[in-house]
This record gives sequence, C-alpha cells and structure tokens, in this order.
Amino acid sequence: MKIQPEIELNATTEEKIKEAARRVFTSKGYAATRTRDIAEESGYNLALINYYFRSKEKLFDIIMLEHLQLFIHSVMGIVNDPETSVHEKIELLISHYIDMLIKNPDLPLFVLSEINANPVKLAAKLGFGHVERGNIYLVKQWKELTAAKILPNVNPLHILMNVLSMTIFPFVASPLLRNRTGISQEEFNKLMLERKKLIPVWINAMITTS
Amino acid sequence: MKIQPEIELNATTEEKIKEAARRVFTSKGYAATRTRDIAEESGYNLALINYYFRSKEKLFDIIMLEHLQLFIHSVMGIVNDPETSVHEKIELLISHYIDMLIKNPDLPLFVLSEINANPVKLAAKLGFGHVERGNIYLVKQWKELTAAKILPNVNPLHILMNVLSMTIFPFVASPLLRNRTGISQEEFNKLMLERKKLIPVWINAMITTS
DNA sequence: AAGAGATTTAATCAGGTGATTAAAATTATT
DNA sequence: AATAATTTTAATCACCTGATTAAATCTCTT
Repeated sequence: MKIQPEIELNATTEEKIKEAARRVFTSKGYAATRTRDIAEESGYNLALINYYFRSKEKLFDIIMLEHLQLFIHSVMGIVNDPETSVHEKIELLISHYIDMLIKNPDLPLFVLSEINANPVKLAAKLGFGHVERGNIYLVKQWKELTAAKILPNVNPLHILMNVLSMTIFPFVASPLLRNRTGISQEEFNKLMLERKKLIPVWINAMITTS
Repeated sequence: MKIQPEIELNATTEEKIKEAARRVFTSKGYAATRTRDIAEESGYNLALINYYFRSKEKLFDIIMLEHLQLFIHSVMGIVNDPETSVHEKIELLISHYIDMLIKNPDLPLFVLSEINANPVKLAAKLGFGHVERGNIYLVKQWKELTAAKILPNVNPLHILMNVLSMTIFPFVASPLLRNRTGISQEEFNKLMLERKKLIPVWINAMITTS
C-alpha cells in the first residue's frame, strides 16, 4: 500500500487536478462529469486522480467548499468594514462581483444548481461561518439610516435581492440572452462593465423614491 | 412487435408520465435523473416509460420544448399586444412571471442549467419562433418614446435585464437565500407577491432618473 | 364470455462509470 | 549511481443505467 504523497511538496500537481476539476464541474455540473473527464482535462490519468482525492465526491466537496468560503469571505470583508458608508459598500460589492464574474462566468449557475440539487448536504457547508445578522456592520448602518429617516422603511431584503439579482442574473442567463439578442461575449462583457456604474445609480434611485 | 398506443385515448397516462418526468427533471436535472426515477414518480414501471417515449432523451426533449414554447408564447402575447402601453406591458410581464414562478419555482434554474450544459443542442429549439426584433410591438413603442425624449436613451437591454433579473433571480437563488436568511417558503412567496407591485415602481424610478 | 388494448413482470444485454490494484516506468533527490 | 517519490500502464471489479423483449396479467368494451 502506497502512502499519501507529501501534499506540501506536490501542491502544483494537486492544484492542477483541482483546477481541472473546477473547470469541468462548473461547466457540466456534478452528475454529468465523469472522473475520466477530470483526468483528461488535468493532463494526468484516472488512477492519479483517485490516488490524490480518493473519490469524485471528495474532490467535488473540496472544490465546492473553497468556492463558498472564498465567496462568503470576500462578501463579509466588504459588508463588515466600519470605514465605508452604506453606499460605498453597495458600490464595492457590485464592482467586486462583476469583476469576479467576468473571470468566472459560470460560477453562480454552478453553485446555485448544486445547492438546489442537494440542499441538505450543502446546508452543512453553508453553516460554517454563520455570522449573526445583527453583528454585520452593514445591517447596523442600514438600521441607523432608516431610524433617522434618511433611508425609507423598505424591507432591506428587497434591496439586497435587487443588488444581487441585477449583478448576478445576467451571467446566469448569459447563454440564453446571447442566443436571443445575438450579442457576442465581448459585447456582453462590455455591458456588464457598464453596469458597475449603473446599478448603484439605479439602486439609489429606487431607494430615494420609495 | 407492439404498435404505438393510441395517444389520444391514453392522454391521461401519457400526461401522467410527462408530468412525473417534468417534476424529476426540473428538480434534479437531466444528468442526475434516472429513467427509473421517472417510473417510480409516475407510478408506472420502467418498461412503460420506454414503451411510450422510446428513450430518456426523447422524453426530455419533449418536456423542454413544451417549456420553452409555453414561455416564449406567453411572453410574446404580452409584448406584442398593441392595446397596452409600455408601462402596462412591464407590469403585466412581471405579474405574469411571478405568478407562474410561485407555481413552478425551480423552472428557471432548470432551463438555464440545461441551456448552459448543452447550448448548441438547445439553440435549435430556441430558434423555432424567432421573431425579428423590429417587429415586436414593445420595441416600436420604446423607440417612439425615446425619440420623443419621454424615455431616456439607455440601452433598453439594460432595462430588460433588470426586469428579468429582479423578477426571476430570487427564485433561482431561493434555496441559498432561505438558507442564509432563515425565512420560510411562505414568507418568501409573500415577499415575491410584494414584488409584483414593487418592481414596476423601481423600474419606473430607474428610468425617470437616468 | 371474448377479445383488444394497456400495463406489469422478470429477465436480460451492452455499455458506462467509479474505484482499486500491482507492476512498470519515469522523474527527482541525495 | 543509487534511492526514493511520482506517475503511468493496464487490467480488473462491481455496480449502475438505459434500453429491449416476450410472456403474463389486467382492464375495459362489446
């Protein structure tokens, strides 16, 4: 029986396999990807994939966990910053997201699909860094502003949904949108970059007129 | 060799199988559903599924085609109506969509996932009722209003994206949203019903302030 | 009751897929 | 060069899954 390889020394090949797996999983989903696809995509062979990660499911879990951690960590970093205003936070969130999504366009559809396919299993993974709502700095700021009547008393969940929707959904619907409108990938990205400035303005408009 | 059954007379069982297949496909996706799942869900057995529909893929294609047709047909009915104004069309679209999505919450994620997984194959199905953009009544009305400076000269694609995003995305992200916020299915639906009135107001706000 | 059509049973098939293994080959380390 | 670690090869397993088939059973109509 061979011994688990020194992971520190092999970070490169292990990383390569994980990167390949990430690509295949995100483009085809868990059920549709075969371990052999990952082997082919990574340039290594099937035996080595299982040698490093034991099973398809374990490899998937690692990748999904890293995605969720990265996602939540980066959002929390912005949302919990005491130095920025509410409007700055919204701008930063949108800008940060769109840049990330232009690099990884099929990430949200992948994550949302897998959560939908297996909500119970992924609920555990989602619970890891559960911060109490009241402790989030953005929430405090929002409450202060509504108390001072500077912001209208809308359910902030609606505003959150609107920010996330207008930012993320175009990427989720991108294949369909491009099919129906005939615009190219580059034109689409240009539109998304425009939205980095537009969405905060729109959010502002809907907040101040409610 | 048996003969294809009289479909007209058996509309009920054929419909039952299709309904079961629709449920399983939309909840787990094409790759993750087994023909045996559909058999179990329908109450009939594996042999009969294949007897009626020949293969898993043919059954899937039929269901997906019906979804897309229903979707596009209903949208076109609203968007091409010469009797309603631009604002009325937007309100009708949103209202119609939200009612439909409350009944079929995991429809959009399913459709978008499968299009993403197989864009080339589904592009053919999407081409069936391709109406020239200039012939759509809503587009004509929009152009008139921008020409008359009643509407600002924003790329209407942005507005379209915003309407679709704010309407559809909450349903796509519903499992994640409910997990993070802790709200129930009923509370979620109530929020969505609120949005039938709110989204048109928001859209109006972002149009008039641009 | 007879007969036609609908559905089930049960068995089978071929191919795909996740996973494991031992030995050989390659590469890196000393 | 010798040794250790890494990767490949190739074969194999057990299981799953889509699909087919023939005969048996059931259901309904007439």
